Amino acid sequence: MEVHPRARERLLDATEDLAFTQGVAATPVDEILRSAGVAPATLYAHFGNKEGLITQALERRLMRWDEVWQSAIDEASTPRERLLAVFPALGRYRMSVPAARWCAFLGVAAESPHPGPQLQKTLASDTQLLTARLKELAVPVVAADHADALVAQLVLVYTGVLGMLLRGMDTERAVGLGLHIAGAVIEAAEGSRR
Amino acid sequence: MEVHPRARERLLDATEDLAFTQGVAATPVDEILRSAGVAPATLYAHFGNKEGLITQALERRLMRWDEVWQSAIDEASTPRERLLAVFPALGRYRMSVPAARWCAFLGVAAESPHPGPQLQKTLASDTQLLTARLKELAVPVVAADHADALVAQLVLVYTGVLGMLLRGMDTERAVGLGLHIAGAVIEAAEGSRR
DNA sequence: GTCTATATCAAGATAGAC
DNA sequence: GTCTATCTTGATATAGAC
Repeated sequence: MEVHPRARERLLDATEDLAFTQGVAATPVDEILRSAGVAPATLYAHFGNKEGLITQALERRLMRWDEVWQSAIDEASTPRERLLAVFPALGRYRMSVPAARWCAFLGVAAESPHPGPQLQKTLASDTQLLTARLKELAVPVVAADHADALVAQLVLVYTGVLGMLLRGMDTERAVGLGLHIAGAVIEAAEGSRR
Repeated sequence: MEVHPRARERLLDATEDLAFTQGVAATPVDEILRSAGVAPATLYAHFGNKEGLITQALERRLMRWDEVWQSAIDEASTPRERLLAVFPALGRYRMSVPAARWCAFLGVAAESPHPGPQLQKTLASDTQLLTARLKELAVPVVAADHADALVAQLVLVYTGVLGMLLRGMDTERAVGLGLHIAGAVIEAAEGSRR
């Protein structure tokens, strides 16, 4: 078979294409190898095993999501818009990467009852980024002692948007719904401050 | 090995215990058989294959959820309470059955990129029940032309609650958050009617 | 209908050459 | 680092007796 110098990147690309759309367990390593045009031993040389491959594909994905979200925040002009930017960012992000069926991180978490330490850490870093950044963005919008509660609510709404994708809703509509609900939630939080 | 006359029920119980907590693919048939104390051939005689077993376990589960939800609605005393009853019902339901890690239906959907017709139908019937019943309950609460939009929002919130379980939140807190957000969403919908 | 024993097969992972 | 070829395992499903 042909030799591919960028085997590593090709494997990560194929993993995003296949494992994050069909599910990890439903995607045999063979299929990833065929799609990447790479030999088995190459995969194991780079990633150790299948879980290592999945883990590093998630890590690369998280970096991209981080960038997309951050730039959406940078473009927004009010504290409220910055807090809500996570929703349009999600819409934009999903057009820029091989679309997971819903959420690559939650999807992998759902089928990994006993993740190894590395994978566990990577999965946690997704929720970590989500809550930490929302917290920063919430502080200018609501009173400090309401920020944590508001963040928890927004994380739930954001997670709900992802879940709607799994229920078959298209991205635009799910994001629009999420934005609307998040708006109502913020109103209510602002109201409770007065 | 010992003979079990209620092999069918035992298999469904074991499936709920194992497959809906660990994930379907992560739960070998052998493990279900061992847990049920039943022989392989018995399983295949009753259910045809693994997917058949999963499907029927989901169907039984949906019937129970239906009952729990309906009785929570019956206990509520105002239209608004009846509409919101889905949240406390979820909390009660999860204490009454072997707890899936988050949601048995969404969990199976997430790892089944190509479900067979029976499984597909069963998975759809979950979302179907959710939206249809919420629609009935929403009509007395908001103007008719806002009911569909409100239902979509509540389905998202409900789905978000389930997703938070997957993110590791405990049931009580997730349900409480969902109830709070749903309240805000309904306020906003009522407001837009005025 | 249920059991024991086993067939079949696919999947993850490795050996060894280049 | 990458390839070809193969090993090993573990999982789904079936055969045949009771």
